Amino acid sequence: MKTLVLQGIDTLVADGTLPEGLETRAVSVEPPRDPAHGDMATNAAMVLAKPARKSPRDIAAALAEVLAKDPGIANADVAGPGFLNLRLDPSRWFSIIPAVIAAGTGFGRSEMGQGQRVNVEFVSANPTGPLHVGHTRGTVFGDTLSNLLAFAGYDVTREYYINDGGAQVDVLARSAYERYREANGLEPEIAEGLYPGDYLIPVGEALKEKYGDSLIDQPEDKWLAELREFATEMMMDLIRSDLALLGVKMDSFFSEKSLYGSGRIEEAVESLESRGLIYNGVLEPPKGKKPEDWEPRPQTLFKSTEYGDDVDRPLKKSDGSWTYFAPDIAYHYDKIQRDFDMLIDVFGADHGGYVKRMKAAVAALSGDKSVSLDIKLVQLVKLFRGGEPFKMSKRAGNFVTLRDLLDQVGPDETRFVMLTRKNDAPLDFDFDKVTEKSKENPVYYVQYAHARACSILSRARDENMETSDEALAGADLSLLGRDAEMRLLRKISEWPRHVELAANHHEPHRISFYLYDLASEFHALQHQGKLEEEHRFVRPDAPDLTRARLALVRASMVVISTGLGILGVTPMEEMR
RNA sequence: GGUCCGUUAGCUCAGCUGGAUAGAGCGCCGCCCUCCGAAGGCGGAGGCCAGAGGUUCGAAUCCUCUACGGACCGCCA
Repeated sequence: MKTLVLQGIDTLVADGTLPEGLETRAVSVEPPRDPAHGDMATNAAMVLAKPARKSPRDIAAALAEVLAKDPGIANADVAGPGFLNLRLDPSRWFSIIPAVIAAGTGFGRSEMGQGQRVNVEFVSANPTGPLHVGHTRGTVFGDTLSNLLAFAGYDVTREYYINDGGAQVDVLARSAYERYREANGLEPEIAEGLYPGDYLIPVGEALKEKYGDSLIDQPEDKWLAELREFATEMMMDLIRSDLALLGVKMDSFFSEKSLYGSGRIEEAVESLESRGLIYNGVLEPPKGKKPEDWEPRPQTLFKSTEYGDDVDRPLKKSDGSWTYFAPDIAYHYDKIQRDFDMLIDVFGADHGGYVKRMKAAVAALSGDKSVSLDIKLVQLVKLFRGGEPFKMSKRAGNFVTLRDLLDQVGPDETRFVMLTRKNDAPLDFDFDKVTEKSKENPVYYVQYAHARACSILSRARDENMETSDEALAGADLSLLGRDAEMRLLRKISEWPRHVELAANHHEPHRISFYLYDLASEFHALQHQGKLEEEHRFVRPDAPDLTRARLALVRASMVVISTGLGILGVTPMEEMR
């Protein structure tokens, strides 16, 4: 459609109506908000008016004349300050239905990504226990974004960064050791600061199986390293199975620990050093507050301010060991070297202060390749139960694991609801509302539309009508044309556009909102059949009309099911 | 002191890389089932898009400042 408009502009340039060399990038061709304005509208005349030194309405009129000659365009009207409203020939609209049916769940797939390699890092929870609700949103977001990008033609790798290098893994090992003692009939001493969770009991038992009682009363240095590894392995198995419950499968797990002692961190830091971005210095104390124990200490610093950060960031602690930032730099350096074109990190909003420095590091390390890094911050989920805030605390032991959540809510509802907000807006998650089966609950609303469509097709089969895709694709669609039908058709045709917008912005929630709108048009159309019998989809007395309507139903169903597929939600065929 | 995010209907939120009269759900007021699934549909009331400047033919959208809310700001990951 846009190319048609651009061609029209070229024609006008050729015949001298418009000067040459105009910038047409700002020209947009979009469906107008108000359908009364036509099927498509372009701002071309207004954008071009100034450089062409002509009045927008004159340009629009000339363009209208050219475009009206195209057989696909029924008419072109100039409106308002210079909008050009185009009404398409109905046949052009109808042609989308057989296209959808033929493409099936491939409809809307885009080549936008051109096979570019994208690494999406998400979850990356510490390997010290099961996933809890706090991890859910980022997990769903990352996985859905990955689905979306794959659908838009990117080559996607889902990656989990295992934080198995830090002090929290020592804590894990010590906690596991107590459970190991417990398995050997001793009283565990879960000291303050250790992980008290029951999920470590099986780890203790597995340790007994492996080591018997040989580690009892041994000093820590005899077992710490081994238990770190052992317990981390078991925790990652646990996490993998938690992810599977949500339908998430990572392509790759990257161990932080593997960076230590391999020279990889040093290599990354040297790369920065060779660009003159490393120095030894003393940071200013943070302003506005007065830390009591502040004293200036020299540290190894990364000049992230050269890339837009506010202050330079330390790579080494004052005792000479690495800060957490150093291995993270090495990790991203590794991703760059693995030849990704685009990196996406999904973090919790509390990591906001981390964004600039990481972008600075990636910008510095990627050099000429200029690998892009997008960091998506996912805001908190506030839990509610029956409208009341639901507080949880690790201390009281009442924090909700992902597994607990899925016992009560189910993966489909969880995934959909987690995507009903922009990632950077907080989300209210009410245990009771998400399982409610009503219009208030978008999951059911969309599912219901799909189930209804299934039901209509099966109803048609009861009337001995053919509902195969082949039969429907051959329907005489010119029998359609009612307002509600055209609205639904228009919505269906918007699907590929929404896919590209969502993929471009890295905003999977747009898919949920689109599906809600689509379902809404479908319900509205369906309802007309309730009011007037002649508007029913299935009309045994009018087989050709029925076939055309069923084709529309089928196309709606295909798009809903495709969209739900991207969200990782199973479309339901019935909802009893 | 600084950074990031947010501020749109009574409430919870969408709003397309600037477009025409700013949308949806809930709540409120009405209406619609002798069933193609009411788990639904239709209508009504309800807006200074936080405020002030700026850019533009045109701003909820872009820029600057201000106010308010949240997150973060050296050795914890």
